[in-house]
Amino acid sequence: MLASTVAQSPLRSHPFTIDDPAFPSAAASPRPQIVSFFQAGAEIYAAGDPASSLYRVEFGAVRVYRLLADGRRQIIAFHLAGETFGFEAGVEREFFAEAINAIGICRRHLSTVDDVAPDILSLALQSLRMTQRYLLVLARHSAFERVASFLAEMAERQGDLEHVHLPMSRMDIADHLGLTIETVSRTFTRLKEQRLIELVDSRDIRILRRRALLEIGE
Amino acid sequence: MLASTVAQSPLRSHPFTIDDPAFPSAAASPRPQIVSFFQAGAEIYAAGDPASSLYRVEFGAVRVYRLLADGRRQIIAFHLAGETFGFEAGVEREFFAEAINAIGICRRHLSTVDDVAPDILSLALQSLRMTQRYLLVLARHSAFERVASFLAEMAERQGDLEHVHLPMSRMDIADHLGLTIETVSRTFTRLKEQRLIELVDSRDIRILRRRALLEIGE
DNA sequence: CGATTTATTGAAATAAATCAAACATTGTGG
DNA sequence: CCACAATGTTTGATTTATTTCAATAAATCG
Repeated sequence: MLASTVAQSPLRSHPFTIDDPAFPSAAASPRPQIVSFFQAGAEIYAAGDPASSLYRVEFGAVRVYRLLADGRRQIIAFHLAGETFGFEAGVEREFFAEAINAIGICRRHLSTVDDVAPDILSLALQSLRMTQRYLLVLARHSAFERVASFLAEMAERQGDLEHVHLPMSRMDIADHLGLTIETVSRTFTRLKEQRLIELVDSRDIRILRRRALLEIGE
Repeated sequence: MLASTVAQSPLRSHPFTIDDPAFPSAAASPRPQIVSFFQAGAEIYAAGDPASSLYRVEFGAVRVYRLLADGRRQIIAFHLAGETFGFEAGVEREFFAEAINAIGICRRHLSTVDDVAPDILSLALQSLRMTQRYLLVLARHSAFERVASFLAEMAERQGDLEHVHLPMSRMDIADHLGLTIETVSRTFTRLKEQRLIELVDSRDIRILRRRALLEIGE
């Protein structure tokens, strides 16, 4: 029941920002949007920070996690381009957020409660639902089922149902699914042997039988 | 990785209600409160029902669960006297709620959004936090740790740190902690052997070393 | 009281973790 | 460009925790 200890501490980097109306998301918005860039491994926020902003991923991928007393790490969620993250239950952050690869994100300050209240509620509901869905996977599924549903979901979120690129390492996946890296790796191999997927390389996966994958993951 | 199938279908009972100002919770409230009574096993709401009310438990205990495609059951939460439940992400219920024993509950209608909005948000946040806490237990804890933290939490919620009464069966506990009834039972025995708890009877537990119990449950 | 459900215990099977090593990929400095 | 470290991934052998199957014991109910 032990898991990975976190190897490298996140870099405290100084992201640079742009305010470019030609940038798609900036142009689409009524107000100008500031995009911040972070390099792989950079910390976006840490547990204990005030939870005063939300973030939208413009490109790249983010992991949100918590550290346990014994050094184990639980990755609560991965966030891909187009997704908003940073919503938390309290005024202080309980989780850490890090760039998995080079990313660009838009910050949105939660200044006035009145201004954003309906928005916040809908985000809270969305977070709740995502968490409940994730709960189901962890509570009741085998390693095989967890990995299958993870891949199916990643494909869905990336918009390409046949090919998935995994920006995160096996260790990240393991810490998300409550497994070890060895089990994750063996499960990929099993999925490959059963002709459900193909490994282009370790991070690029071709989904051969999506239907079957979905059914395995419940 | 299989679990209990649900044996008995819940009773569709016809609860009777009172509106008694002498009833503690009714007296404390500015508006008169209606208390509904349900017998053990009675269904309070079902998946698919409109999620238009919240409930406060006056006495007794409630289980909230979902059923999986293969008949497995996941109990998301138990609710004891004084606690409010019934908050859901969507307009339709995803979960079932049942009386574990004889209960009394107060329903509160979520009629006008404006009226209760700040309230709803705080409940959403509370639900989110509870779910995240529960997530941690399921994702990263052994059977021993799960049962230990479950008992410690139940004691805390009942307000008596030395003695816990468990209104729910071993199967309920198993379906909540993602274990089998046999493992739950064996874990109680192990906790007893290690002099952390004592079994007055199978549903009444004396906590001998609370501190240790909490530390095991992280 | 007998009958049925609920809880405990035991033995065997299994899934996943752990320990250990090989293999692949990437980047670095010579 | 190669040798080589460093990192990430896969595979193998063994151990361990938990489930499954099976039986007994205890509690509850009519």
